[in-house]
Amino acid sequence: MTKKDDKLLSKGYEFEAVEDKWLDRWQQAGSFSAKMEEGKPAHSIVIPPPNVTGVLHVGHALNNTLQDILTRYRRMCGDNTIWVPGTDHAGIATQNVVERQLATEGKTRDDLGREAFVEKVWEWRKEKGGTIIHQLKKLGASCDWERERFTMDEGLSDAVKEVFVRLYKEGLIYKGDYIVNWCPRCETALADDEVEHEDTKGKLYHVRYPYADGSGSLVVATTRPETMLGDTGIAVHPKDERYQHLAKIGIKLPLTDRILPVVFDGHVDREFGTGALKVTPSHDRDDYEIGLRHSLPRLKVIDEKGFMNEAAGEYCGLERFECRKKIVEDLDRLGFLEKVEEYDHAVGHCYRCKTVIEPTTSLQWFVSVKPLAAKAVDAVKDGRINIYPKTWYNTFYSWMDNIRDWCISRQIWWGHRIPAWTCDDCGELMVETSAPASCQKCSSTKLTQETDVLDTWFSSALWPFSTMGWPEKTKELETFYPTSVLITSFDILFFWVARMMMMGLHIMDEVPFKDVYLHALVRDKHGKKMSKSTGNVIDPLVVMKEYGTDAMRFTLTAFAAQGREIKLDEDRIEGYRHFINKIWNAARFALMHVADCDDSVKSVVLHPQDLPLVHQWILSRTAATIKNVRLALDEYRFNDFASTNYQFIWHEYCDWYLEWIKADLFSDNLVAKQQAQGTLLVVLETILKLIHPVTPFVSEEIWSVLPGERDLLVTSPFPELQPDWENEKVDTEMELLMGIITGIRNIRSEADVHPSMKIDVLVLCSDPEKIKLLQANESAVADITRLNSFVVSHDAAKPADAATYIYNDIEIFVPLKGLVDVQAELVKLGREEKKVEAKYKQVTGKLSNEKFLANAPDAVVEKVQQEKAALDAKMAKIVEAKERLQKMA
RNA sequence: GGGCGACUAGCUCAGUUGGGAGAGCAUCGGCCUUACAAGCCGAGGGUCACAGGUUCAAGCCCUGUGUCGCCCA
Repeated sequence: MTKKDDKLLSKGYEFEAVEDKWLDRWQQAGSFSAKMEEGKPAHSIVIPPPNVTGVLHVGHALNNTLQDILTRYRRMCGDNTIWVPGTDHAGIATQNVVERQLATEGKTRDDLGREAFVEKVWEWRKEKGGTIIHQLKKLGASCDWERERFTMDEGLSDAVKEVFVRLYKEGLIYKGDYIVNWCPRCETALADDEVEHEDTKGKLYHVRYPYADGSGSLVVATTRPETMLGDTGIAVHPKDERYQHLAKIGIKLPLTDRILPVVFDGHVDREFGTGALKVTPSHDRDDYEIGLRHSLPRLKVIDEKGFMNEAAGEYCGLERFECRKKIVEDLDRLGFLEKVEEYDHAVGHCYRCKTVIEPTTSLQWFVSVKPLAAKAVDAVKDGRINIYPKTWYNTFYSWMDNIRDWCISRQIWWGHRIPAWTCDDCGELMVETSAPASCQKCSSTKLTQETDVLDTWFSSALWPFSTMGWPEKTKELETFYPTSVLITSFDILFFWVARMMMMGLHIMDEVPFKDVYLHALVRDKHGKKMSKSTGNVIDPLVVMKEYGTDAMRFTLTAFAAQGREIKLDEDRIEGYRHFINKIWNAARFALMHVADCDDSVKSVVLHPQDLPLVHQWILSRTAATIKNVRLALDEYRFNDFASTNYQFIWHEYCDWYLEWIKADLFSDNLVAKQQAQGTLLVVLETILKLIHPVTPFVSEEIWSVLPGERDLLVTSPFPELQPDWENEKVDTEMELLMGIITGIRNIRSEADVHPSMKIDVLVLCSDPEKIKLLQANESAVADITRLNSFVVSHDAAKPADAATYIYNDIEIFVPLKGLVDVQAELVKLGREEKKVEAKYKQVTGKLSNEKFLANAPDAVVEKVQQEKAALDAKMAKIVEAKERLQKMA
């Protein structure tokens, strides 16, 4: 034994020893480095950058496994392949982390000041920010790690400034005082899609507002009574006859001296409550719009931290929910509270910290997205961008049609500071990529930079080209932009995917990616969302340690059917670990027989027609598998890719082929032996290549111990289509032989014949072709089923005391003196007869239907006719067998 | 309230222009047969949610109903 194949002596696959070794070797060999060779197709992917604060969860594991599969596949196909890794600076999340850390020292960010705080964040990122990148490497992700990017890198920051300035100068970025979503805990504005709406059991308070002249009153309903302090009007429907007379009177706001004007607005729902709506333009988005239409004043009563401000009068200083209680008490005490109802409604929460969002008016920066969105919609509509699975098209369009301007300024310190300066003297606003030396209007040198930073998603939106070196004109951009495909989870379709489309199309004048593949969220085995509080989180790092990385990758891939959520069960991971082990053992078996072979044995597959049937068959099945695997990957059907491999490797290669060729491998017949060795080796090599994209470690390990000089599997060519290997006739012939073998095994099992006991088999068949086939493969069949004798005949006498099995028009007899359980046989036949009868009824029904004969395609009619003939033959055998058994009974 | 999706074997699911109801796991029975007991062999199991319709033919296309889930307002 050479040192080489010692490794395969272990009885089971021990991934612990294998995985780190290959990660190192691939890295050393530069296997993942992007190549940019002339004349080759390009395949490029940019990673959805995980938060720099993140740790690998099972969603990342899925997302990156899928990207890795495509990248490894295209790399093996010989494309110029790049997979750009990196992280995003996650403005709010990262700032929160560092602030929490400061809090343990009893400090706040204000104690440090902006510069020192930002310095602190960079320190944190240096120490802790590499965690998830390290974890991605463990997963086997074949990113070009030397090209790792970070959204706060110098180059990417330049891109951000460049784009910001350009959009500003084009009038697509503006600054203005509008209503925004405000998180009182993070103390920053958020974009619309950063608000999560949760159904909440709340209360609907019906409050009586008196008419200003004391002539009556009306009732308004609100879920947020504390905002009444900011009411500046009452809105009713223009055609609502109940309130027409109020226009000249006005309404008195309870708890205050304020008189509210009544405005008439078509958007008011006459059916809801009393049809009268309190209007709080500064703390409600819809009210803000009404206020605009009717020039109502804006009155902010809640401050940045969520406390009532001076405008709230005696309620000033109360936290907003405390204030709500107090207001309700006071309203009740003074007789203004009409009634309180239980009420379910959606309440917005901060997607980072889950605090209830306070809509509020604020001076912020916005991107005017309508013109950008139109470009993105066009690109999707005319097919420059394809979305998989296509069920997302509708959602995409409807979101894009209703899109509102994007609030991009954040009142935090960690992020890209907005490149805008205001002149202290004349107030001129200047937006430039670098600080102007003096005011462009009054030449003053007293300039102050904007303190806000940009939404993290603003920099993420540039990711597909900023990572490739833009605004420089780089070879990477030329080779790899637009990228080939974006793979991400559907929940950031709008946060990120849509914005990349807008920015790519506007800035680069070209789509950022040709395909978008949206995968599902990974849930627990009951379909529940994984969460720490529920305690149902599956940690991929733990799974990888327990079952091996390949097993986890294969499981996730096998579950990744388009348009379905993924319910992950650890039992299934264990199941696929068995599959990995199966491959290992198949290879171990093969190696026992081919370890000493040299490359020339493989040449037998060049002329498959000269090989014995079983080799032709496995080559034909291999060809089919190559075709289906390639097709599945080309169409992002990852689950089909996995199951095609699984089915072929386990149930064709292992179950049938390896068992079948054992005799040849142990044979003294050198020709037969070499044919087996050569085919065995070729097919094993093909399997390793086919499976490599999903199970890189075990495949590379096995590959390395196969005989002959060989390069790394990771950069070996992917199997090409093999039309010469395809052979339908051979497939059919093997199907027949396998059917006969299954029949014999069935008899053994039903009659409780011990596996070591050799039996005699007689096969009766009237088709000379089939007889020839059976006779030609007599020894293989006899070997596999452990026979004493195997007789194939068209006219032999049927043995009296025999167990039978009917395979289509073929009868199998196993004479078993005294061992045949006649009653059991009859039951079995009865069952079979019922099935055949049912089928027969269907088939004859069709054939006696004139319309069917007239309308169905000829091929279908013919098929049904053949079916009928086969059923006839089978039925005849069954009836015969029953009669024979009944005589015995 | 609007939109989307799911409903197929005990469980999880596949089913790509309509023509055979399938897989994995689980279950039952038998086996340490010279790669693998993390294995091998055999077997049982379905009114394709329900009701209509189109068609020679429907798990698949159309309409409606029900249950569950997600998104948006």
